[in-house]
Amino acid sequence: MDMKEEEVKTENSMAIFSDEIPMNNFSFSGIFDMPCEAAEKDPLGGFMDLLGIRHDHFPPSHDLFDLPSLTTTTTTTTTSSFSAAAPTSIAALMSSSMTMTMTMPAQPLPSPSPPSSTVLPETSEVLNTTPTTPNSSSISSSSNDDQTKPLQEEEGDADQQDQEKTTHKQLKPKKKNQKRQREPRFAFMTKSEVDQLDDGYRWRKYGQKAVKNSPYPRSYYRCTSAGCGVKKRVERSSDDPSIVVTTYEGQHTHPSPATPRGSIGIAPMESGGFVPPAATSPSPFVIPQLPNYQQQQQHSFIYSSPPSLNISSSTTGFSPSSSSSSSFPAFVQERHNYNYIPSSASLLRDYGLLEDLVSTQMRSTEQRDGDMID
DNA sequence: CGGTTTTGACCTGCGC
DNA sequence: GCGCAGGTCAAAACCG
Repeated sequence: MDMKEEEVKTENSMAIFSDEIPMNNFSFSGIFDMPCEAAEKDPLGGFMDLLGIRHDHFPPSHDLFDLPSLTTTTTTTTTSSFSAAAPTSIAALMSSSMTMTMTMPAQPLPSPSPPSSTVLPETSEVLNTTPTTPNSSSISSSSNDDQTKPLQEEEGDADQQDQEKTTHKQLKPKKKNQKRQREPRFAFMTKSEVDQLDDGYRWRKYGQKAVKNSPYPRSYYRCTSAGCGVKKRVERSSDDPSIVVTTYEGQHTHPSPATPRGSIGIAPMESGGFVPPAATSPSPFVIPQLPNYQQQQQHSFIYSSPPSLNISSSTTGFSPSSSSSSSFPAFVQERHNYNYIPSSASLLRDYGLLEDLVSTQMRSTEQRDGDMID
């Protein structure tokens, strides 16, 4: 269906910012992949969706930066290089979610990334090259997967041949020209002894692959909840085996089955977001599926976001023991020691997926903005 | 027995 | 076109 393809072309874009915020012993940066539409119309909105922040929990993005009621436990000096409102909003969001005061430069610093307004179309094309979602129709169908379903149904003939080629396996019909719409992504690094972090959701492992240039395999998980197509990938850093890189993709269409105290509850959002499972949550800020850590885990986060957004931050005196006004700090503070990762860039060399997602921004000079998500 | 993990095969995209 | 690497499928094995 051509229409579908066009939808993919026009509706997708990625917004990425790379942000490393060293905070005493806490490093945080990551990657987000967000729908173009959301990014353009309401960058923060999309971003918030991604983060699982409900719009109705928060003022419009352009107002965010002026949020006066943020609980400030730390003073953060932020040097930001970005353009347009989106980064600003995101920066505000970040500072807000981390309950830090962010000082923004009056003049945006020269950004290695083009302004978001010009980047978005590019990234949109790039994303358009992503493969078709290979979700099996036999399994759950997320909202995004629905997009590909009709296509799969229509291509019976051609795919029958493919299926016949396979022996007993019922391989899923796929349309060659159909580009897969990639779900919003959220990647972060954790310093942990265990690969599987408890983030409140239930995951089923559906695959494991060896990663090039890494002795550690990458595991693929899918949310076990029916109708939820959220996936996550977990791999261990080859450079530092103690670091686990977790990448979430998609949005939950359900509340967290288990929202233990301190864990992050995530619920579906329309554009790649995760929201608190219960409306009773007083806090609008929820970092998507950040794990409910277990003992002996030490974490550092690579926290990313939209491509056109490039924010570098430095923080002093950050104390993870912040207030309940922010889920993220709450999450951060949860009975864990966070090791500062001296240089995220140095850690981003051979992380396979992580490298795809993060390193380009971290390296900042390369112009693989579009590639990094793909 | 139902759910999860393992694992080899298969598919797809991309670079050469 | 080919090979590689990433991603997914699904049967079998495993586990509580």
